Amino acid sequence: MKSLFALVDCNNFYASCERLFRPDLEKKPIVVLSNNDGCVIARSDEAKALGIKMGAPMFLVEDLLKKEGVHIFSSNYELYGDLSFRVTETLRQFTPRVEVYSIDESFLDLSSFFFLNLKVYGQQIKNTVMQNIGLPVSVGISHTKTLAKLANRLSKKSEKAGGVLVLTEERHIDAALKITAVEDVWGVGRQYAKFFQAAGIYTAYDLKQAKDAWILKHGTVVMLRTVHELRGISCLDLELLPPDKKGICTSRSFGKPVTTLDALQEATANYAARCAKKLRKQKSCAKVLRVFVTTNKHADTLQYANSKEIVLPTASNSSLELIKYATKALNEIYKEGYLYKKSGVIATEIVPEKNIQFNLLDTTDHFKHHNLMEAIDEITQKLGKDAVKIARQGTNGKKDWHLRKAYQSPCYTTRLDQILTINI
DNA sequence: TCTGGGGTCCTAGGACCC
DNA sequence: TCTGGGGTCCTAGGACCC
Repeated sequence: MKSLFALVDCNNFYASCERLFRPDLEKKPIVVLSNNDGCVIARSDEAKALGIKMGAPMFLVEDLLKKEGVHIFSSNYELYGDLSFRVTETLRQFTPRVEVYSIDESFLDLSSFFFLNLKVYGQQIKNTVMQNIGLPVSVGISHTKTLAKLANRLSKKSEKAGGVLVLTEERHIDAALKITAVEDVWGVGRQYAKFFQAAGIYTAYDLKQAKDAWILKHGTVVMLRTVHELRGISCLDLELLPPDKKGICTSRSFGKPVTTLDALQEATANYAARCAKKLRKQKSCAKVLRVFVTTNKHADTLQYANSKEIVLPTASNSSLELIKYATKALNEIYKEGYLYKKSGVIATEIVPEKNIQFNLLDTTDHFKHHNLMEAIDEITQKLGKDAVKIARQGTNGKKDWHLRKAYQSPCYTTRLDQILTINI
């Protein structure tokens, strides 16, 4: 039986999420900015039509945005994460085999659905998500993930497809490959695209024709898989359960340059607490922490970047422990006299919570920590993530290191006060 | 004179993704 | 003034071992 995948992708996801609660912005240009309002990371169709590029730095396009009356939003991941979850739950009605690939994309395994009219099924998926959640999606269906991606991309471009494209027949697949530039193939990035073009490979169809030995000579097994997938040979299976992360990183650029150790400590403590929370979520602990700081590479100021790794006596996911060791590491690399732009905490050597090797010389009461963290997680789950904090994380007052979010929308779906506001 | 041929582990760096 | 933040996997090269 030939494999069959659907890729369901939310159109202009972040922009669509913002528009969902602002019906007055229908047909209006919208952009969503990255953390710190640094650059554009999502655009509505109308904003794309104005020539605003993905990743454009805000300071370069701000004038254009204002002149054109574009509606600007700082990113609101709490809102997007919640809507993403709702979309995924809706998709599970169509098959139990769903891989949540990213915040706005899911792969569905339709291998046992070959008897269905796939075009109709795809349209049902699209219509149901619109009806239940109010977000527009596109659906691409084909024999491999790479081809489903390609079908999805073309479904948005073709009037006739109307957001649903099925590529199961060889001649349709080849026609699609011929109108897809090689750099638009999933798995072909900038470097490979440049190399392929120099070798006379311009389209996905050209890449499909390349010889295996040639691909291996100039690329890796990863690229060979991509080429096989273009030929309809499925090499990438569905991942139903996300594998536990091997490294967990929390880092941010600061809203304003930070100079004092105190402010850096507060920021770093928050990132360490975030890492601890992510670890607890996947029921694992980290043995090693790395803390890094850096000044602003783009600024014409004195530069400094450094990092320090600390091995914990016992692998941990306690916010208290991670904050303690992160602070220790930070103190060792902090130097006075610099304008710091960013810091971060990376947790590695991650092991399941269940099989921690206890260290006889370690006097920390891990059982107590575990219970405390459970209590904190329960409270923050109910009352919001700022309801309880470790003292080192600081209070909620405006701090230099806090992200800049000049255009933030409310957390419409996850904050009690917001939900009440809507109902009144 | 001649300087093997497997392994493993680790790290840095590069490629890709959203 | 001002350019995001999180990941994954693979490869090459060095150290070390027998």
